[in-house]
Amino acid sequence: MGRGKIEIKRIENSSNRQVTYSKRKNGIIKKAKEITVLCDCSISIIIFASSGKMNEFCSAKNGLIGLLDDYHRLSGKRLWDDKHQNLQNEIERIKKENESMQIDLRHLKGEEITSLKYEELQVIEDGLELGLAKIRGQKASCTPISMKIQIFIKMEVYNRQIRKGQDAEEMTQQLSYISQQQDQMAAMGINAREYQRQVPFSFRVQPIQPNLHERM
Amino acid sequence: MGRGKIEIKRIENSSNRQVTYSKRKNGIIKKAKEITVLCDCSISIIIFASSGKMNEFCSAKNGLIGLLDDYHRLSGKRLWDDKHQNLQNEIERIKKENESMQIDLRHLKGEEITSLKYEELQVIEDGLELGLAKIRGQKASCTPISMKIQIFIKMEVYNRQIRKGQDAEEMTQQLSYISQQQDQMAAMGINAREYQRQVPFSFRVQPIQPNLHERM
DNA sequence: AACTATTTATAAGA
DNA sequence: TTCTTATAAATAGTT
Repeated sequence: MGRGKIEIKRIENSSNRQVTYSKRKNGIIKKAKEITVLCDCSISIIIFASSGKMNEFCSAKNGLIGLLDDYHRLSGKRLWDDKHQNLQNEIERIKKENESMQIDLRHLKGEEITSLKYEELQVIEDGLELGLAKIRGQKASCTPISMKIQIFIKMEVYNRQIRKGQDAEEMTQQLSYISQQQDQMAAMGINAREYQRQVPFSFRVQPIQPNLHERM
Repeated sequence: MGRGKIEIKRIENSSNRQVTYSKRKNGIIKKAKEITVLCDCSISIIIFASSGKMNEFCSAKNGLIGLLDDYHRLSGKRLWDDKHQNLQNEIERIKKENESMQIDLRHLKGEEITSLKYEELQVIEDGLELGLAKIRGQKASCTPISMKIQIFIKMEVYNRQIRKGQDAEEMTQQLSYISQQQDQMAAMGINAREYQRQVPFSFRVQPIQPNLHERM
């Protein structure tokens, strides 16, 4: 009914779909009101648009709850009890999942391990070592570029001072100062990717330069 | 729509009312099916005729129960009683707990860490190291008593052989054999506490004896 | 949100 | 009930 016949299949154009939804929804609810009056019946309509928005129409004097009570009686289905049972089951399921994760977490933290066998401890240890390796790898790739440069500088300073025969203790103090600066940068949480986004390419310092790693 | 226009008021003729009910009910359900397909929405219709007969239509994949769950969430109305509400809340709470544990576990396993900052990685690394230390400590205390004895024997053998000037390579082979035996015992999962429970006190071998650790 | 050419639903009759 | 059909109502495409 309209300017042209349409096929009953999903309307691809989003705004068309939205308009049609609104028109037809109103149409259906109008029909619902009419049948209620004409035929002395009660009706409940609940519609959810794909957007998630909901509309409802309920003619029953006692509202949706009363209507559902009737549904309950007449359909023989036990929406209520089934629902209750479903929730109970879900809680049971999630709680088990929860418990086992809880235990895994505690074990990884080294807690509640006194009753574990050597074999089980070994499995946990292997897991921890693997995780540690991954975390350290990520930490490395997350190191700000400037920190990488500093590492090269540190090595260069070290090499040159060695050549000059500088006193070892004095040199250690210098390196300790550089270390502190690295820690501060790390604490700022700057990672390499963010750093690159912030700095225009032409100004980026290339960390690897022949004269900086000649002794590596 | 029909041969003549009708007023929207109760149809007094009972059989007319019945016929109209049937026609219009089918009409509404047809429209409901159409809007579902056209507009990608879900809809539930429940009708009670004055005769008490009920008809329902529900397009939702998860049936009336699922649709009513959504209704519950979106309308804010409490169709279910407090008991259901409590269960619902509990599920919500546990699910959140679950999710955060899931994330922690993944992080400890070194998964999904690309978006983490250096600082956060450091926290995880510290946790892993602590866990690892504890696990290793437990592993040590979990070593079967007989293995502890073997360690003493191993050292004793080593010391005596050194004194005798035994060939180093030959000695290494002997120690390697002892190591293999230790691994096998570990694989059996025997831990110290169980071992002690199984063996009557009077037969327990005291692992620390003056002559075995004189050179430690 | 209104308009209107068409399609669709349906009231009455058979 | 079901079919038919004249007509009311809904609505698709357009403005």
